[in-house]
Amino acid sequence: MKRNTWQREAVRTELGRAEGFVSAQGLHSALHTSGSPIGLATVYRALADLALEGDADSLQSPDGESLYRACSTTDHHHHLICRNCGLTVEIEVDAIENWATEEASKHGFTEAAHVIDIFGLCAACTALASDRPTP
Amino acid sequence: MKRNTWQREAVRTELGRAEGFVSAQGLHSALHTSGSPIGLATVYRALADLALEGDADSLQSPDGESLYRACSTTDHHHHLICRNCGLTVEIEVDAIENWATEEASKHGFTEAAHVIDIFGLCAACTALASDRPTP
DNA sequence: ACGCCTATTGATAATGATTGTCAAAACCAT
DNA sequence: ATGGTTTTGACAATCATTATCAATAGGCGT
Repeated sequence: MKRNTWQREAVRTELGRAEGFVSAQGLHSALHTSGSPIGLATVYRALADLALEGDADSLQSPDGESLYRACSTTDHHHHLICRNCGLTVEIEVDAIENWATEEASKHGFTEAAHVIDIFGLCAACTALASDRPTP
Repeated sequence: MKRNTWQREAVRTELGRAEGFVSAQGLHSALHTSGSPIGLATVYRALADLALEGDADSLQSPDGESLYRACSTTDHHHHLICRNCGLTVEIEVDAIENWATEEASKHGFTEAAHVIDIFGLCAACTALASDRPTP
């Protein structure tokens, strides 16, 4: 049976408060900063559960970190993520969904799960980046 | 200056011999099995270099492992990967490329790097999977 | 409200992939 | 062959994540 604990709620709340995607570690330290003495392992478990239940999105950053984000809808969608500040824009394009499924079945594949995410620099971070000297 | 060593060649060769994507660790043990006393760190370095030069593709499995594959062309393309046997089909669709770039710039993003890969079960593995009892 | 049973927590150890370190070895131009 | 520098490789270090397991706390039946 699934029990209701304040830890689970804390993770859910903090995830909702976050702007974009957060790592488990990041969320844990954010909670600690807020005064929660929640354990790291618990954060990992809570996030895994949320992702399982469809209450959270999860994806992998190019560095191999797992990132999570509160998910309002169970709908399938993808993301445009700023690799500098973490700003996230949800994008939802049926054409792409269909393309992925078709491409898979065209080759006899089933249970296709596509990984479609775009990492980049958002407008603000692009402006900042142009300040750095060209090496 | 970049030097030519038999280790570098061994990695390149073994990568070409592999059917689909391989992990650095897997490639290392494959080489060891073949009698090569190559070091693990060297394999990582060689793979990173190959990916840098465009001679190898790299992507992340859903488990967070980095996978590599020999890449014949420098062209940008994506993959359809069987999550069971590792069979890989290269797919190349300009429409998707454009979509990704447009979607990014539409939101003011620059330096967009998209991650578009489809994991699934190939025809053969789908057949095998249907043998398992329905839980 | 109380107590019991069990799911959950959390500190820590374990894991597993990847990267850093640095002396020794190998490469290449001379 | 020699010198100078790159590359190697054994091992330690790191980092995120998972497993362990005793202690805790949730919630159902009473």
